Amino acid sequence: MAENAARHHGNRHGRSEQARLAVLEAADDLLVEKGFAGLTIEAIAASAGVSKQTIYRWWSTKTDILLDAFLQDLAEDLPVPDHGSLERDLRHYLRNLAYFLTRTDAGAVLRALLGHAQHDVDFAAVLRTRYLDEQLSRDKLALERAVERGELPDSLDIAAEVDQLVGPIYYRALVTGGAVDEGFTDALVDACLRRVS
Amino acid sequence: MAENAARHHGNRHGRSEQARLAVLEAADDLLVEKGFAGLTIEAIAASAGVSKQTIYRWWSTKTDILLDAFLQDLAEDLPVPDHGSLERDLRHYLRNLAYFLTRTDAGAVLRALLGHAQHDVDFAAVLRTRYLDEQLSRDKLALERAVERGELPDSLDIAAEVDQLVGPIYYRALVTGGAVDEGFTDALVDACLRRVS
Amino acid sequence: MAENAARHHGNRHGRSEQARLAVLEAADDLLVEKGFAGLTIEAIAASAGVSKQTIYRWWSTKTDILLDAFLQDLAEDLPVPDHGSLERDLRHYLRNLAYFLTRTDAGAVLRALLGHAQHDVDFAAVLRTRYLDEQLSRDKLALERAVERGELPDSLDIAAEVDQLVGPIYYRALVTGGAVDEGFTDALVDACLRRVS
Amino acid sequence: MAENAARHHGNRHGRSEQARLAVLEAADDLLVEKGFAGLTIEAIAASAGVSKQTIYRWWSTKTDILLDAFLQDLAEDLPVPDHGSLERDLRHYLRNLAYFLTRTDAGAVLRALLGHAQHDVDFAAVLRTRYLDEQLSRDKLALERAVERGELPDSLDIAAEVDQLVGPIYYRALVTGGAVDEGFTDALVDACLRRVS
DNA sequence: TAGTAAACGAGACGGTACGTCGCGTCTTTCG
DNA sequence: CGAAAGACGCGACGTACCGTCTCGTTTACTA
Repeated sequence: MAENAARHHGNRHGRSEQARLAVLEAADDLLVEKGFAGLTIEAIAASAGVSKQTIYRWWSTKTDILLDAFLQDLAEDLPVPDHGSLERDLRHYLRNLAYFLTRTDAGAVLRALLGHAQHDVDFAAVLRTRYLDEQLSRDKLALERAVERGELPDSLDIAAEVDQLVGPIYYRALVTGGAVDEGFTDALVDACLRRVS
Repeated sequence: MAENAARHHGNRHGRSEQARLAVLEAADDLLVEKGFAGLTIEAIAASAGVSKQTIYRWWSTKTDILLDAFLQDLAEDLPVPDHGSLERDLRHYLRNLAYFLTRTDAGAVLRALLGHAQHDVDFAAVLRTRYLDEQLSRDKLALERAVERGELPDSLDIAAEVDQLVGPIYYRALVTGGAVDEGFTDALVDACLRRVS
Repeated sequence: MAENAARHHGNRHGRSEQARLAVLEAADDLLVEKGFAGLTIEAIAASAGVSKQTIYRWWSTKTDILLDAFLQDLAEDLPVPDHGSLERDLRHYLRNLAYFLTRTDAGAVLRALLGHAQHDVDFAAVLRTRYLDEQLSRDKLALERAVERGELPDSLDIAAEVDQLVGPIYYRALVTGGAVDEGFTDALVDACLRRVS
Repeated sequence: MAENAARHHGNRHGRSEQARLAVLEAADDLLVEKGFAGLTIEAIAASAGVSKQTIYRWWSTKTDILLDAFLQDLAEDLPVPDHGSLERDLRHYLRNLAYFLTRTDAGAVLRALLGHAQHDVDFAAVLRTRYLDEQLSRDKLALERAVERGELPDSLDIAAEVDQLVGPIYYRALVTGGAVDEGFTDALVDACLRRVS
């Protein structure tokens, strides 16, 4: 089947899934291989075996492609654990987040996208809509569950707490480049628990 | 005599200070006017009344220029207040930092540079050497003074504390785009004081 | 239909004839206007309303363009008259040649190309292949016809005769800059006839 | 003396002969090594160990330098033999001229200069004044002597005869690139003698 | 069982900016 | 005061990608 499937050359109704996936994969590969600055739409097209026009038909910028590629890769997400214990949930979640941000390929792509968002406000908005908002919800989840369970008071400013939990992690990942180990994330959890209890 | 020196067109010993300053100023202006992506070396040269070759003689990339321009602008620095009181020092310092990062032109340039550092590890290293390290020292200063005064124990992990103090500020500025008001920074100080005392 | 075809912006099968002609015409015009040294590919592109890349796609140097332009202009050629009389043929042909070389725009382009060939052996070879060889055939034609008619012996060294006929004309045009009038060309014909008869 | 003379760095009284010769020699060498197009004033300065300004103080263009270099090399000139016999004089002279033009380094430089003169009328005038006029006198010499001796009539159009004698040689050297051997130059002499006698 | 229309590959096009090279000018310092 | 050194403004070079535009081809739905 795959053998004689040969090339796809158009379809009256709807786009070629084959082309779409080839582009996303090529974008990912080339980002790793050449870096963000060395990533060109022309190269993506060539490497994906796709014409430039096909890319421009469906995406408008290279960061648009990268965002799609990133979200595609994000199938294996950041599951928010639910141990019924705020401490264990947070500890587990922050460790995962730190690992994701600093150690995985997808994390590298996210850092690149956040970097680009610093000098493109339109893209910053898109990134928020398509990824960050959802991620923020996940960040809050452990605390929200604790409130529901009555473990924490309704009056808690969850947003502020989340910023103090994850902020230092992003700071090290994006700014100082310092290590983000379990000692560090556990300390963040400890500090949080002392604040809220 | 110095007055009618007119234009400087090169001499045997060293570069033209006039050209240097014109480039840095033009880079600053154009970054604000056109944004990072719209900032070209060609435009900087034209706007500074300087030839491209003169730029390439002294800088290698546009971020190189921007970093110089940023450091030049940083004369009016972030003075670290010394009230003799840890609380007042921190409260003051964080407010200044937040204002600098989110409200000033220099802060915008810094965010752009941090953004670029996300996809250029070489530049990230340069940025650290030429700016961030020094900034980190400033960040630590208030706590270090408190230790010297005996207000805080020697055993304090100052680096970790600093990350928890400034991390959330950078996080909001670089990632969520959320407001960084005095209520937020004061809460960070409160949390810090509770941790260390 | 052909009327409203409007602008051509590239297509799958080959180059834009419109762009090709615009380049050749612009090259011709600019050579006359600015001279050889003042002729730049950038100016040709601008004047032809064509991008530089389009020029570089099809030509490698400005002399390459000029040679094409010259050959294009050469539609109205140097017809070799055939009066059935060697004397009348030669007299007519040499007058035409002298006029062409010293008085016409195309002649000026040819002198420029010959000039460039003096310090570019590769181009000299190209010039021979694409123009001079054919021109040499034309130069020989009148004598060859006379041989065919039996007017001249088979043993005649036509190449040597041609060099003595046209050589002095090129010499004056290219080296001394002296006038090449009819008295001069007629004298060349007379001398030739005396030699061969 | 030569030992401790070291470098010359300015002179209160007139220009440096050392610099002048170094420039001319470097120009010659580089023309051979890199060709006319690859010959730059910057390279000449570097290769001669001379500053650009020194070159510009004394010459205006690179062809100006080359012309000086050419005339300097022309010490060993084209002596016009005087055997007391027109035939022997001409035969000898044309052979020398052909050899000079097509086989010597100085001939190559002359061809380059003639090439440049095709697209620079100002330089063409300079070349005539500083070299060609003198050369034309030499070309005429053998015939003039024959007239003086009474061997040829006063009424002879010497200029026209010279063009027919040397024209074909320049034509082959500059245009067709054909060989210019003794058979060819001797034939030219034969034809001339038949015309004038 | 054609026709037909969307999506495709290919790739030429007008552009913009790149980073480099050489030009000719200028200034400073040395001898 | 000539010469070395070398920075400067300038302009063209040739290249890389940009995003747009045909132009045939492939394919799956529709008539």
